[in-house]
Amino acid sequence: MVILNGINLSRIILHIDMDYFFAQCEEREHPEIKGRPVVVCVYSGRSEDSGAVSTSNYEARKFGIRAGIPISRAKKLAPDAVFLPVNMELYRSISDEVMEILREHSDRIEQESVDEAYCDMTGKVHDFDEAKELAIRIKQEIKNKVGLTCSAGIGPNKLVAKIASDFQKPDGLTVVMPDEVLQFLAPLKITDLSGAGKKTGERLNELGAMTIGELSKMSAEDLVREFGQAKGIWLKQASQGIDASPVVERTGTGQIGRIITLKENTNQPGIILDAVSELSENVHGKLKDRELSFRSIAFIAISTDLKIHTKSHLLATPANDLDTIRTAARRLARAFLEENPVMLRRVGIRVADFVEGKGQKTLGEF
DNA sequence: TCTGGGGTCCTAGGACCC
DNA sequence: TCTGGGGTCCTAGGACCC
Repeated sequence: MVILNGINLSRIILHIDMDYFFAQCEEREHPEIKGRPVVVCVYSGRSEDSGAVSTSNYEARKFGIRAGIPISRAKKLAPDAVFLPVNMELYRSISDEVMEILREHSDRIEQESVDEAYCDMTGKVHDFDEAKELAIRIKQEIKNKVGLTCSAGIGPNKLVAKIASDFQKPDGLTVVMPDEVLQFLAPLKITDLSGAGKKTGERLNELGAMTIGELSKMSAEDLVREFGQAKGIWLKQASQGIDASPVVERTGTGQIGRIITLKENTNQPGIILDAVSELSENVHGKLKDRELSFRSIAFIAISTDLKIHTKSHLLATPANDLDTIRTAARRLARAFLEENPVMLRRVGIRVADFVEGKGQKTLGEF
């Protein structure tokens, strides 16, 4: 075992990524739809088919139906597909079944989202061959007990394991040994790095780097100048497959929010404030479930050009009661509307900066 | 042709304090 | 009239992820 500055450099990390998760959950619940194109949708409620595709199964992807496209377009591409609304409760409970299995076979797991997790296997296996055997058993156990397939990636850190799990899908398994990392990454697109998205990819392409291998030849100085300290250094290291971040069990959530699409674009304070009051009740409900108090609250406005605006406020003392949320949110919304003469498409509110427990009522602030 | 909803993390500028 | 440098907190916005 090689340890540097308290970081174990010879780790074995497994990344598990459930295949087309929401749609696969629906297939499990409704076996009769298996084999047909399945499209899980977020309906905005604006008109019958307004909204976007959340997840589609592989049969639907053959028609060009991918996450993010409008539902109306998906219906034109495959009118006979099965269209279902998102059922988050179902996916969360199935997710819990999967995570329990992962936890049994790992030193530690880090659940990254409802359908993904990193597992630190360093203490469970001696080498990458044993890790591969264990990953095969875990995949089989998930298939037997939960009834779902997943794709797995094994590497010396989270960054490599994540890319590996994406390498072969669905139902894939990819192992990248430490001495294979550089040649594995070199030909891949820069946006295959989780953390380098569309904008970063475009800027790097303009600077002449199309692949991760080409990115790795750029100097850290140039990258820092272009992207700032944290991101510049990260890009340089990521391109070389370097990632010391540990697998850490995630505790709690950092923010709770709710955002909706308005029935019609509007700048009418009455309509927007009514929506804000409803959102406040919803967020208050989520907050109560988790027994949290917050200090920071924000009004979120998405204008018709899809630009995201925020107006936020920090309470002097933490709170969690509906009155405080609603009063603060409505005040922020009113102030935003006075300052910004824009038409809004969607509105939301978000609370953050949590402290455990009940907090105090702080209506006196307003 | 039309674009959902839930999050995380980082940056930059101004206020304020010592 | 001129007045340094550093740190922290707060707010707004941007990029990214599933």
